Amino acid sequence: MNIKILAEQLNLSISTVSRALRDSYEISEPTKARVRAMAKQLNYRINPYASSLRRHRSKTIAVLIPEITNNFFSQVINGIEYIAQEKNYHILIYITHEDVRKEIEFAHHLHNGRVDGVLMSVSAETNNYDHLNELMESGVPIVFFDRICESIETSSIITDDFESGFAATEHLFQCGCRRIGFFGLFEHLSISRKRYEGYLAALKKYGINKDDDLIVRSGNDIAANEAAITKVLTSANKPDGAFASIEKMAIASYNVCKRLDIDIPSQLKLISFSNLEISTLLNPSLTTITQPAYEIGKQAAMQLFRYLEKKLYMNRHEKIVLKSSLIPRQSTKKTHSA
Amino acid sequence: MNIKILAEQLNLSISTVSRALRDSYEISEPTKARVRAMAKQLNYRINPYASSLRRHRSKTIAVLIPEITNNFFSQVINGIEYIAQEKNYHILIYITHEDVRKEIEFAHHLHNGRVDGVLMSVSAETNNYDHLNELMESGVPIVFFDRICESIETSSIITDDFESGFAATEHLFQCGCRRIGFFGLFEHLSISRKRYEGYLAALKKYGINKDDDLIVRSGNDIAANEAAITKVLTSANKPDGAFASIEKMAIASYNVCKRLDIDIPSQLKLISFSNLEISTLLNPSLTTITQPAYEIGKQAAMQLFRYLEKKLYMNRHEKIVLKSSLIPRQSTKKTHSA
DNA sequence: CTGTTAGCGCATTCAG
DNA sequence: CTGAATGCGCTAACAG
Repeated sequence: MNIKILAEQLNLSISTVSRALRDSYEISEPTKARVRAMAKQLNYRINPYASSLRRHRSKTIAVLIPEITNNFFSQVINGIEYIAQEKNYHILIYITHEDVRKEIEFAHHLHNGRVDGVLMSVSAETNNYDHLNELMESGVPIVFFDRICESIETSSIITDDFESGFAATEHLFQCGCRRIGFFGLFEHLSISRKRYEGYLAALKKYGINKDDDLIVRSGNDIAANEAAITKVLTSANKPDGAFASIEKMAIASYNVCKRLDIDIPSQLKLISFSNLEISTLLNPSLTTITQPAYEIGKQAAMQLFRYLEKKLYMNRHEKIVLKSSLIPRQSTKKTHSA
Repeated sequence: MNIKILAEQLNLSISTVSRALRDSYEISEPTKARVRAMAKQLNYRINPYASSLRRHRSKTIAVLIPEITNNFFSQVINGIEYIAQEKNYHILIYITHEDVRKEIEFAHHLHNGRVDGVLMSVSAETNNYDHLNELMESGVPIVFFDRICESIETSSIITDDFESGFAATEHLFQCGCRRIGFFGLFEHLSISRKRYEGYLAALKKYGINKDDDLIVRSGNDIAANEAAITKVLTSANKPDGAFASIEKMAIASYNVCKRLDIDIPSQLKLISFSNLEISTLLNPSLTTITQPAYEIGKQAAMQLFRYLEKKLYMNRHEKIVLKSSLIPRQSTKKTHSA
């Protein structure tokens, strides 16, 4: 089944049929109707590979993320999918598992025209962005979300990381904490650095000195993370509050507290970044900061389509900053920066 | 940049280069090395669309799921991705949002050769499978997982739904419950029916009569689900235990209990299907049944590749049944059917 | 072991 | 408004 057979059945030329199918203005309405009817009857579908080969565009975008079993990223995908469906685009998923080598491999692969554009959040290990620069230079637009790459000149969607880091720390202070731990990712990630800077700013505002013994940086190894947290929580100068700036560390902290029989919140106040919608529901003693993940996905996809539709040229770029919400343990929702 | 330019640079014919790139046995090692070196130097990549057009295969599979912001499905995708990466395949994601019309639209679309095979879980609304039968007949193999379609003759990966439904209900009985509610999906879904049958069998074993007033079927509307659960939990003959056979209903039950100030587990014992790894961690009063989602994804993908690699013909099919785990509120893990 | 040739199915010039 | 002809980039007979 191909366009040739369809054209023969209709006693029309291939080109006429092709134009009719793409609803070209050059074709009369009756002809279009005939073509559509016959196409339907014969169950004809345009071959996407032939079409893409000819048109040099794939109607496909790639989504590159560090992990998928994470409510934040799956909500983002949901948002992306909403826009992609609207635009009749297809979504290819690539998961790096926080492995730079995989990220590089995917980036290199995508030079081949398989996708028209890329939406991504960089892996925690990544600190050299050559592979992404090359991809951009080869004409594939990239839009970053959340874990962005500041040295690459392109659009990105982020949340108010500094402000929410500040708000989280301030919240702990207002709950009476004076020794506040920070559990986060490596500082070369922009989100980590900014949340950390917010944390530092809040400490400063309330006249608390930073104590490096209360800082834990997450690696990929969960056991190692838990060991590092355990060390902090069992030290002589242990914290009375902690800010887990990524969900992975929140879960690790929770595990450690359980093992050490430390009660949250009476012995340790914990506040964490989390998009696990039901976490506060299941355990109201957790205070969380939630990012508008679905909206982030939508905005990122919309921005990418601006590039694809040439409404925005690749040498122009925009940073879009969305607001996170702080959900205190009373479960009353409020936007911290509203 | 294309294979022609590459061939010219090498003073070789296009076909020799093409063969060298695919590591054909017909090409000498030195030539292959030269080709690879030049390809690397010139940053050449095979155009996947030209290749797919010519070879009539896309090296791409589609994953069709009802929702993605759900730990079960995202873990499944993780498993699928693991196998796909091993096989150098690409993954297109389609989310039906439990909408049959979207499912039909996707299925029709995929007749066009965009993918070599499909992995899917049917939407809750689906009760006519023509669109899937047509897709199979057009030569695209489908492997179902979890929400399978029993009337289509193809392979599928499921869990021991009857047994886990039985175990869940028995667990409630052993905890002292005598009026046990069942909160599930529509019965036309095989997983729902089997879990329900397990529930009924357990009631029978312990001489408890089924009470239709304790049965709630979930729709897509969360508010309506919560209203139905509220009605049951506030009736004169309210249950002392409940089995939520899908996570959505577990969350709804939890919400309702909170609103009604019903304590779990002292006033209502709740057991639920859930792949939210940290749910028992966050709230040890929940007993959960966890499906091996990652393994389901891997098995499903492996089975699909058996079709794609012609190790299994499409008229042959296998049902693979994996075991779920019952995690009681003590958090001691055990496989209920081990 | 390598080259020549003929399409895969479609979109788009260009010519009417 | 429609048709003929060309080629997107690659693979696979077939031929040597």
